[in-house]
Amino acid sequence: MRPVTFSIEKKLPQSRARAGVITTPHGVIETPAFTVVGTKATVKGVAPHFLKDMGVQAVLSNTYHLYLQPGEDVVAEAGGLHKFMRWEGPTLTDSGGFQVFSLGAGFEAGVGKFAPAVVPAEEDKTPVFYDKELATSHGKLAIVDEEGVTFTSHHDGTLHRFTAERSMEIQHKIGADIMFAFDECTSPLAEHDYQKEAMARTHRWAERSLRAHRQNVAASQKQGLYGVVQGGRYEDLRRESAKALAAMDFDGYGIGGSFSKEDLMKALDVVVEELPEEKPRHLLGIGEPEDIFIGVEKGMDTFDCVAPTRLGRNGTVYTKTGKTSLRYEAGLHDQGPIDPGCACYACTNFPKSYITHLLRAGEYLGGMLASIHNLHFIVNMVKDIRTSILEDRFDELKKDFLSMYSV
RNA sequence: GCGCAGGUGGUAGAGUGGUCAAUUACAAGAGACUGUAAAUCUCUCGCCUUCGGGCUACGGGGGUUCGAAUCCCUCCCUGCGCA
Repeated sequence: MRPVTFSIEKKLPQSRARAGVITTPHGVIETPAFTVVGTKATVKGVAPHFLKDMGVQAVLSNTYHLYLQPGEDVVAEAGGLHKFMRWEGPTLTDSGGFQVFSLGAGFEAGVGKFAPAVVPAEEDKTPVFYDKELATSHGKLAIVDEEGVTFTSHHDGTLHRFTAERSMEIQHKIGADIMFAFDECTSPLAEHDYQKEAMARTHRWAERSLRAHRQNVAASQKQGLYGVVQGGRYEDLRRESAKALAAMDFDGYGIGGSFSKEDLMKALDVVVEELPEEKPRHLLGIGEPEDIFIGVEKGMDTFDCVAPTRLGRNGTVYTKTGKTSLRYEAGLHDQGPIDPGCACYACTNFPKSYITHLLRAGEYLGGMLASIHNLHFIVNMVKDIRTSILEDRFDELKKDFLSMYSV
């Protein structure tokens, strides 16, 4: 019996939308679901009590960040991620693949024209050929080669190396219910040639991740592993990637990479055609309400995104009519809730006036309350989507929601 | 009353003859944020503008100088000390 299994409860005939249940050693995730990002074993500014209270089902942490701080051994010593952060429900860990991108190619400049194949000597973790000058002169903290990725720590500038095997090793120690294969998240600006090269490499890393995971028998009885589809904004590569990964025996699939709004739909269409129906699909890093509707329609089961907490900390909140900033003076004179009708802790206990004051004053509680509200908003929006699928009124819900919500 | 120090943009506080509409910080205003290098970052922040520039400005007034926030005189105000 696999530690992570998926069953589909209902599929809609007019789209690929579906409702199901992912079972993990720490409980179930009823899908579609929004999993909350808790990078460093904490959902920034929101204690587990509130997560549970608002109906959060799963938390996604990050391998690279926990490896750097406090170190995977500390997490293991504490009894694993769940015990460490006092979150009893399902957890996931991203592999560090996203950091290859965010610390490497970044969103702009110089994508693909460097990242020379730097092959370190043997299985030695010391990146002998790593050229720090080269990396930093391009404003990068990560350089990719066939074997893995060399990072410059953003904490102290020290060099670190990730390979598929290393990512698995760390993720095993962290102990999340669902792990992700080590991948290279590419820039949306990367050329076809580079995307293809990176994708092929990601596939090789996927096989290696799978192998390393299976080799750790104890871990593979407790943790599931998802492969990550790449391919950038190219349909042919997306299809190829999905096909290649579908042939590998993962417990589920993540769809990675960066998308433009237009690309998202096309990419998911292609990818889902190739992925096995009976495995869960996680749309990595997405997102905004309107994107989640697209994802669900295209057959995505779970989502994650930093937006609710990051936006909240920065003073923006979701409402039924769209996003709004709480940093304006006018908000100080509004004694109603942030979003009328919202049942979250922030809205049922504090007026907009007070939360606006906190945010303007730079008080921690402001960002915490806004984060709680935003998480509640998204998590429950996806719960409503799930219910609507089960009750066969997804299209209606989507129409109602989007007619009110301005992007 | 005498002595000393000082009066600069919303605030604090640089500048001490030209490169000053004036460093910087904060406040204020606007924008961004999609697998978290983010409780962060970007822009605006005297008035007007055809965005080339124009105008009014560094307590008030007067003066020196080609040129003054910067030097001189004078007045007003503030703080400290002495009477």
